Amino acid sequence: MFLLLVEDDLNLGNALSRLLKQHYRVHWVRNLEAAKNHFASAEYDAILLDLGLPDGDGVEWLQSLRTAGCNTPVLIVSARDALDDRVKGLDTGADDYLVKPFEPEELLARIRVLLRRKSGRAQPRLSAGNLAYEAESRQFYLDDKPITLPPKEHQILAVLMQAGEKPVSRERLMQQLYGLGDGVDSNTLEVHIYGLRKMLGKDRIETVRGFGYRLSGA
Amino acid sequence: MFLLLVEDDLNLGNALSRLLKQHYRVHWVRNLEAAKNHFASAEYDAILLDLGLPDGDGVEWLQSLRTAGCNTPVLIVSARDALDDRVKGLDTGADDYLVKPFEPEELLARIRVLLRRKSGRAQPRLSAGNLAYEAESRQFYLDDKPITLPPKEHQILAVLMQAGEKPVSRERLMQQLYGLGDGVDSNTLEVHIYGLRKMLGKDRIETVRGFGYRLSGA
DNA sequence: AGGCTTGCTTAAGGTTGGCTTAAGGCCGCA
DNA sequence: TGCGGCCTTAAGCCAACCTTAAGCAAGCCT
Repeated sequence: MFLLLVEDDLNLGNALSRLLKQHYRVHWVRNLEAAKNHFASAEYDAILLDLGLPDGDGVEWLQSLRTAGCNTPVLIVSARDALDDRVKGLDTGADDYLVKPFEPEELLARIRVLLRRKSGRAQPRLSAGNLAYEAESRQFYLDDKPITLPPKEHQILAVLMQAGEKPVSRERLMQQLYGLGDGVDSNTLEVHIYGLRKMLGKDRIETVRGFGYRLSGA
Repeated sequence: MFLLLVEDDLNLGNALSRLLKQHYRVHWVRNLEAAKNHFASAEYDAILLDLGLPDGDGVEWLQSLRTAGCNTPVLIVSARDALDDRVKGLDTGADDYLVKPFEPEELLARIRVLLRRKSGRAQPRLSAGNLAYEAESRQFYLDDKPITLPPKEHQILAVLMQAGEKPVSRERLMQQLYGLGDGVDSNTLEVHIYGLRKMLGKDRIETVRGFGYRLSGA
């Protein structure tokens, strides 16, 4: 984890820098100019931004970052405690706003919140060979191209992908399609599987005779 | 946007509820029990959580939510101002911690931060192709020309834009329009969609059969 | 091998989800 | 009180989707 600390006050900067270094890698800069340079040349996981800087306003920089599409988490740390300042800072794109003086522990906790988001946000994306599934967006990809499937086939494939390489029983699949309601006595499942195979390629779904089906990774 | 407000104090709850309703759809509940029920039956975009509740501790509920893998943004709003409480709240999984009493404007700003992040860093201005939406002014633009939509269509389109390219389920949309009230058995949604398409162009809203709708970027 | 079972492949209805209209009711506003 | 938006209901229609059914291929037994 790598933080950029932008703080012009020598004492506070020193203290913060030392505090943060117990937990993260930190670059400390004392003006906007330096902040911009550092930011351009490294990838930070979060930025701690003071507002009253010698060579410009931190909020304006933040503004430009956001406009440029950068969404690195930013925590504003400022002595400006007016409501207006806080609201403006947050609305400009800051993720948090901490008013000086603050307790070190709280700063650390709030940094943890920002970093947690960043890492925990990874979209759960299942994949098997040239196939992938993004649960969040309900989207399948085949060779990285999004594909759409009819509802039933969609359900079936989702279950299979969830199971990874493990075989899934017919019952399980039927249940997925029709709920617990007594088993429909028909070959629908097979027909859907056929449809899937036609879409994905013949060998992506193996049949496990007498049991069910499984996805083959290769 | 849909918020769950968990606050047992009658006066404060009322005031907050009114405040928030100027900007979002809000459910206000007064204890954990009700919170759990509501949470199970609806999809909220964020939760405002008081800690001192009559039937248990809000932090514990938060804990269990996070353990269960839910990552709905949570803003703790509490009278407990001890450092320990704040750190514990944040470390348990809260995204922000606001100490009572607070300024309404700040609460709103912090809520905006949470919601902004949720939608993959939705700027104040969302856009998709020739379509744009300015959340602040509740204004849509088509080819950069401001357009006005009837209330229901406005809501639908707003939800779709928040979701970006992801499909949104019918249920989610119906909920947006009518709240939890048991499913209205009708085709209103489809009629509204039809209206939208007539306004925006036929292909801007794709239907995901058996599921819902999604905005198409191109 | 021969018979038996399980699963594959097709094409033809049947069903349903969603689209499109038009008409009626509600509400706010002049 | 009438007018104009807007929302809902209802009905007909189309296409996508699901199921059925029947014949065929491939495993699996004795």
